[in-house]
Amino acid sequence: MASRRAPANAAALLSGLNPEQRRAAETLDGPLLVLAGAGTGKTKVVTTRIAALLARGVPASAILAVTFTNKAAREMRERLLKAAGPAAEGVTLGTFHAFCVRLLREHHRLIGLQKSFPICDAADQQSVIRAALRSVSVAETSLHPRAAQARISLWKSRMSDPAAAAREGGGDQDLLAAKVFGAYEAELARRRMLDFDDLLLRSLRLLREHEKVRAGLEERFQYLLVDEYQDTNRPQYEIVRAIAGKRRNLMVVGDDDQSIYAWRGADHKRILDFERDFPGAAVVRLETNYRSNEEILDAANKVIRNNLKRHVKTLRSSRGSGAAVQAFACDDEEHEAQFVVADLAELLRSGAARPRDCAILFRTQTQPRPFETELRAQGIAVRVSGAQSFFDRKEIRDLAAFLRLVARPHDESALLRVVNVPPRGIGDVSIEKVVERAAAQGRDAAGVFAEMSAAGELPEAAARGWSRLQAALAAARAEVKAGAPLPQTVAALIEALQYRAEIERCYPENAARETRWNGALEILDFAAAHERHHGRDSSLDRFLDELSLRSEEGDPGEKEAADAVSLTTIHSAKGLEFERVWLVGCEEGILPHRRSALEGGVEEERRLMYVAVTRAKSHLTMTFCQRRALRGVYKARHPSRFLLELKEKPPPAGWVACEKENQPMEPAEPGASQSPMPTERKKARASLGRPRKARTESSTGREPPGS
DNA sequence: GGCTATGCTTTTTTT
DNA sequence: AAGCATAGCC
Repeated sequence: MASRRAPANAAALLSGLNPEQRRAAETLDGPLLVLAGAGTGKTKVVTTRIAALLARGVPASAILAVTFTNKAAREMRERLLKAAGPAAEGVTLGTFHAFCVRLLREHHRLIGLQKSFPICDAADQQSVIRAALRSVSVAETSLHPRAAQARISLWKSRMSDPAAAAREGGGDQDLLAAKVFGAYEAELARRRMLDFDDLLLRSLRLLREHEKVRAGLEERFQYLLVDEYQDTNRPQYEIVRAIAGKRRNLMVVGDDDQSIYAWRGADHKRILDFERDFPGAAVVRLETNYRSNEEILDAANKVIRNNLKRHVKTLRSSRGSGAAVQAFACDDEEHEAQFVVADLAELLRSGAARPRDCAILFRTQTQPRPFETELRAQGIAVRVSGAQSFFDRKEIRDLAAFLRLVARPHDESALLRVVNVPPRGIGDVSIEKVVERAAAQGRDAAGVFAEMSAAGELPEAAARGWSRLQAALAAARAEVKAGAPLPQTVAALIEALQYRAEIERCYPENAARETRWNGALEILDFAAAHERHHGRDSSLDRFLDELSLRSEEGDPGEKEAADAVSLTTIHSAKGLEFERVWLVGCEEGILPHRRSALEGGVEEERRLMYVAVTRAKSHLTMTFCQRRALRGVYKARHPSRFLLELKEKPPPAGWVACEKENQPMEPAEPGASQSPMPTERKKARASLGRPRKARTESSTGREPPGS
């Protein structure tokens, strides 16, 4: 393998690296696999290597780097600009999905797409699924739309089509789901939308069926880089391979212990197959951890060693001993939030930490609410990622739908969402009529609406409402065409649609009304930020893509978030690091999640725990609740088995996925070791709201916070 | 067609 | 608890 080395003028770049890191960063040509344990300086290697490429004279435009999450992309961009300076701005860096959207928009004609096809996001997907269920007469009770969606997405990420799905399907449920899959694809096609999986699949098809396009990309992108390679699914892998082509200048970075996306079709064995897929690949292992103190690393190792299916590696700490890892029992989720935020507030007050150094990590989207409330009550700046975020707020979704209609008059999902928002006389009956005819004739609903409205086939009120809506949209379209700034267009649209009145109608309470209205106005900030970011390159289409793909570039919270506490899922915290981490909800049923235990995915949950623990640099605090409100009812909860694994011994053999609600977690074999927690539980319950220290990993006599 | 009240379901993680 | 769909009234 001819591996040219970085030229001498890049030597300075490499000086801060250890020998392994350096070897990775200066192996510039040919396939390269970097097995990078958590906190081993992976991003540093990646950014240094790109800087080295630039120093060697490779144009920035010839470099493509892909990540999986927007957060990771943004982090990488920041670090890259720091390492390589403004020269790096021309590097193509983004998520797979963002890259694919751009590719498809550019070549839409070749594969028969409209130039501005709508992207079907999760909410749209629900409506498409529902329509699909209806069209094959499957009751939502026999196949839950959510379940169907998950199933279909997994099929697609494995590159199965409905026919293949039906063939391999074992049970009735599978056959049913396969049938719905077919209907779903048809409905998507009728709406001319692409869902997230399609973005990858169509891109791949484009590359396979149009050699010119593929060759063009191979020619342009001389150097490829894939972050978190263990999370790649099949279409992503194929896309990378197609672009890498014969040149094979492909660097992949990953860690099988951090594979947490199996549920969306990622196969972490792929990283172990890299050498087979790309013969002659150089392999570098990074095993020195620069991030966490020994106590944290020790906790991480104690958890992950319980996974049987893994490649054993040893992470050496370079930071030495520090604060002990702590775990606390809390009464309930409110108490948990108060406890963590009190701890946090004291640290911030005393100047021991800056907000940006702190993160609260959680497993599911139901968890962050009390924390957000408490943080805001204490006036602590917070950056929340997840379901309650900007993109998922009803107002934002409504306004986004209007904008989609401005750009794409035939976007049926958007139309159905807001055709009667605010109420303009277009009732369910009219909508039903239109949708039915549209489906029957294979046409789009907007066209049918216009036709029926003009032909007097709708109630007069509905027809009037329709033309008012169309007038508002047309005015906005004219503005866009005239090149008006995005925020101005949005503001005019809000005005024309009297959206403020709608909010006031929906939220009679003063406080809620203010919050909602302010929330709605944030889309103006988002639009402004978008224009700042993209300059003359900004367009409504791109803006909508960002909204759909939830790219956080120019997120309205960005400015304040520069110094805010992060409140984020473990999944989206991957790749990030914080001085202090509070990992909350360490309970059976949450982490590991109940569903995953049922489906035999406990090893993946353990990797999730591992990822969470290894985010912390100097302080790690874990909490769990004794009881928690589920569907409005308090249920007893039990500490996560992963907390127990932090004790010296692995869990007893026969330890089962517990969690039949309300049953205590017990080893399966009667008489095996008893649960180590009851004493602490009792103590905490007796303690009138002050958390008791449940356990301390290596006791340094540190006082529990807040006592 | 719009509004309100009542009942019913809900919980994985990301793009 | 809260959000969502349905039913029944204006």
